[in-house]
Amino acid sequence: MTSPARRPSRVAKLPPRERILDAAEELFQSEGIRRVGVQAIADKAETTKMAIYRHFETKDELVAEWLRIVAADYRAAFDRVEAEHPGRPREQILGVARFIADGLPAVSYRGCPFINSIAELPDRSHPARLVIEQHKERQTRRLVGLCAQAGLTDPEQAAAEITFVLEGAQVSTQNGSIDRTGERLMRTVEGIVDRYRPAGDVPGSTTP
Amino acid sequence: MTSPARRPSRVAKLPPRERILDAAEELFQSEGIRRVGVQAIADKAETTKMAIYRHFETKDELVAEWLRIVAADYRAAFDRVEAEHPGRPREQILGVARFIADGLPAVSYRGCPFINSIAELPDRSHPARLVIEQHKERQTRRLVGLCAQAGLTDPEQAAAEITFVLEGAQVSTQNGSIDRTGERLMRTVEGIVDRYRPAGDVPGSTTP
DNA sequence: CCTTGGTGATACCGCTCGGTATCGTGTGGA
DNA sequence: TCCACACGATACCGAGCGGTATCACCAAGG
Repeated sequence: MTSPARRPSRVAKLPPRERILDAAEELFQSEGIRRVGVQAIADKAETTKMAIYRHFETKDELVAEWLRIVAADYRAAFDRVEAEHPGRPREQILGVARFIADGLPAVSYRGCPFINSIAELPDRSHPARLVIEQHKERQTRRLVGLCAQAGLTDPEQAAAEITFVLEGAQVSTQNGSIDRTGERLMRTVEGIVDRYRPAGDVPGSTTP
Repeated sequence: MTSPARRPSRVAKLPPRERILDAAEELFQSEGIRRVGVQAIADKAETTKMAIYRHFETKDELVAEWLRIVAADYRAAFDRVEAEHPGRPREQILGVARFIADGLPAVSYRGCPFINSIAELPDRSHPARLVIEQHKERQTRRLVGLCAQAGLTDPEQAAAEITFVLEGAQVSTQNGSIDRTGERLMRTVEGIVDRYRPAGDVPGSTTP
């Protein structure tokens, strides 16, 4: 067993495994998975191919591990948004939408890592596919839960619509076909929440 | 100049250029662009690499030509839908949505060629990127026009929402996070059209 | 002290890639 | 009849790929 917090030799450097994952993150996101060779990752991480293969069985496993981290980041953001509006599912839903909307400018250059990766990995048995599908399913279930808590009629449909819109906004931002996608995304999600709100409900209050 | 309709040697075969494009279509769609080598396309087209490079300058140009054809197919389908409901923009909008919804099962295995290709081609100067971006912009403008003809309040916003949803439904179908995406997509688009319908308008009639 | 194990560096493997060169062949138009 | 030309087949090129082997190094732990 290695000590839990290793101290790097002399420079203030992260341990190799973290540097590799950071470098992979940057390169996979900006260039795509298949365009990036293991050697390029090693160079950017200031290490060698051998070091990479000491920490990850194959390149495919490294890809999967990267996506696991990205998925965990999204879940953490989801958690944070929920914690900011305790007991207010409507604000939680809009908060999630806001989180995605705010991320759109950064995404505009290369888009959503899950959407892009699934396009690059047609093989359904690829380890990264499992990560993506599990993540998407968790996110959807979580959104259904929020919609149900918000008392929306037909929470599954509402969650599906919101999911469509969140994904579509990222795609449309990436291909540049629509302007002000963030703002439009927020209006769209508000429209969906409105549409499925139980009759007589007033925006902004879930329990009187 | 070659004669406009060449007769193949003896078998009822398409001319090489068409066979190449057909083979490329199948392989790019099912495997992705970068996973498919020029040799594989030649094999499937029952020709040789040399023949491919006689008809297309580079592989990138072949990719662009393929996407030009796909874009033309989408535009033709759009035309057909419009022609089926002349003077009824609301039905035309729903017809376009229906066209996409009906295509989802076929798409479910590998998704939308434009979304996938843009994910595989981070280089913004790639010839295929131009094709994709022009196509998406044309589609969006056309949708805005339909929304305006339908008298929807804020046609740009309505068209943006519909675009989000059409793209998102394809992505969600591909990653399998949502069930019955076709049906849900139709309901969503109906909801958007409803939401932006001018006050007092009755569904199904645009001019009395 | 000396051993152990993660590290860096380099060279290498077989394979596939996009793209080119070369040569033979069959066919249609003049 | 003969020429031009698209086509098919094959071999080849340099480069990059994922992945492995080998060796020296250096810090920590007994």
